[in-house]
Amino acid sequence: MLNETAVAALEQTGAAEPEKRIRDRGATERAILKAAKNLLAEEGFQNFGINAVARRAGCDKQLIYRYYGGLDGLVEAIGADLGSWVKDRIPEDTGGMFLLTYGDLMERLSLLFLEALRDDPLMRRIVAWEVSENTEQVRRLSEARSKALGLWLDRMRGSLAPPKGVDTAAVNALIFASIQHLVLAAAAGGQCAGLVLKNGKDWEKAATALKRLVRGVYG
Amino acid sequence: MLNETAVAALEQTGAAEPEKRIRDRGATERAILKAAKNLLAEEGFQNFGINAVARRAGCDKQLIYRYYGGLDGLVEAIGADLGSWVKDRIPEDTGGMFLLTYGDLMERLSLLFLEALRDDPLMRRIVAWEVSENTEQVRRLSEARSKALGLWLDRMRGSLAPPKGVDTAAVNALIFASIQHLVLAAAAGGQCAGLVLKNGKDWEKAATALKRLVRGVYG
DNA sequence: ACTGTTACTCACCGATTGGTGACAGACCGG
DNA sequence: CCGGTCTGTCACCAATCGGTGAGTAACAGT
Repeated sequence: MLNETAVAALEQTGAAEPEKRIRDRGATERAILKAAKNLLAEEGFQNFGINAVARRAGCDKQLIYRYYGGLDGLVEAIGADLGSWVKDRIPEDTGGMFLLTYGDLMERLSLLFLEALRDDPLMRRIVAWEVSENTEQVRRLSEARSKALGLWLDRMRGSLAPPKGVDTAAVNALIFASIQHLVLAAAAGGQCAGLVLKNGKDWEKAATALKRLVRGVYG
Repeated sequence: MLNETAVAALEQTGAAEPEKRIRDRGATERAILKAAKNLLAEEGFQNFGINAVARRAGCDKQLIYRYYGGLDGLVEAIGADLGSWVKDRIPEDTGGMFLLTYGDLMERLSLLFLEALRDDPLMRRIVAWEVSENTEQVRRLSEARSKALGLWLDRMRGSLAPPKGVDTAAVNALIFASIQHLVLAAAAGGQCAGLVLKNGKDWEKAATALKRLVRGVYG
């Protein structure tokens, strides 16, 4: 039997061996990072661990320790990689829109953020992780996300002056909080505070309500 | 040495033995439920398991299987116990307030809900659990919470007619979503979307913004 | 006082977790 | 060709997890 395995290894037919791990550190590092991101996006942070990542990446967990210094470093790498979120989420037709007032801007940003978060499972998991735990890992990841989001907002916002007499920081925090919780609750259970959110029609109603909310404070 | 322990047991001085477990099924059941609730409220759902609950309750985990049928039954018992949330959270001065419009009502409800959620760690953990997982346990708990919240809203709401032309279900879902996420994020990291939420002054600003948001849609 | 039921504890199981040290093979510079 | 470094694999560790079966001590009924 020892002979058989040796012969198989020498042959490298690849039929039984789906992917022969070649000797390429860069590729392995990328595979690990990709596996971690996918695992986090699909399974959530509950079963996110060294063993699970290594299993999905198809390599030994020892390599995660060697290349990323353990789970913490890997999470940090995910956070650093989160910067790519910004350039993927900038629509091209910003010039074609006429954002005359702060209300126009916030309405557009809210809807864009809603849509962006709705089809980005990784980002959703990170947000859910943020409100569930307070470890060093999460703190780093949260910081990276906040930074990426801030950068995104900067890119989207023109040079519109915010209205006076309104605590825009607090109001906007509430608006974005509502969007995040809505999307998270919908992704988890298909509804939020009794409001069913499954098909496109449900989401249209939510978007209309969101517009109304934004227009209510920002004219 | 065997003599020593025997003597100690007979003496029941209680100095070395903090709490001698007496033979009382009802008390034990209550101790388990209380331990589970406290554990969930303090530690979160991450380290919530049979062993941890039994450890905190100071009894053997076997009793949890016997009395509650495992963790699932225990979680269900927590959910059933959640009904007590309603009667604890109904202010006594409802008669003293004059809620003339739907806007008055929603403003008051929003602020009450914000305050209630802010000093109820167990409820916070459950909400965080809801948006993080989708197991049967969480689903049951979520249903119980939703029911309790609905009952609370019914008790608080008079017979005010909602305004026409507004999707109150969607708008209210957004409002409550914003409150929940704000409180959760604050409890986890002390801030929400860049808005620091630590001392009372911060929360006053948030409450003002919330009022403005509600008044914006409901006049 | 004997008996059976109830309340409770203990010891063990297999599986999985995070983590580490030792080893095998490919590659490269000398 | 040889020795060292780099990449990857494997075996093992203690700890913890959920779960179960067997055993013990206190009580109640007769």
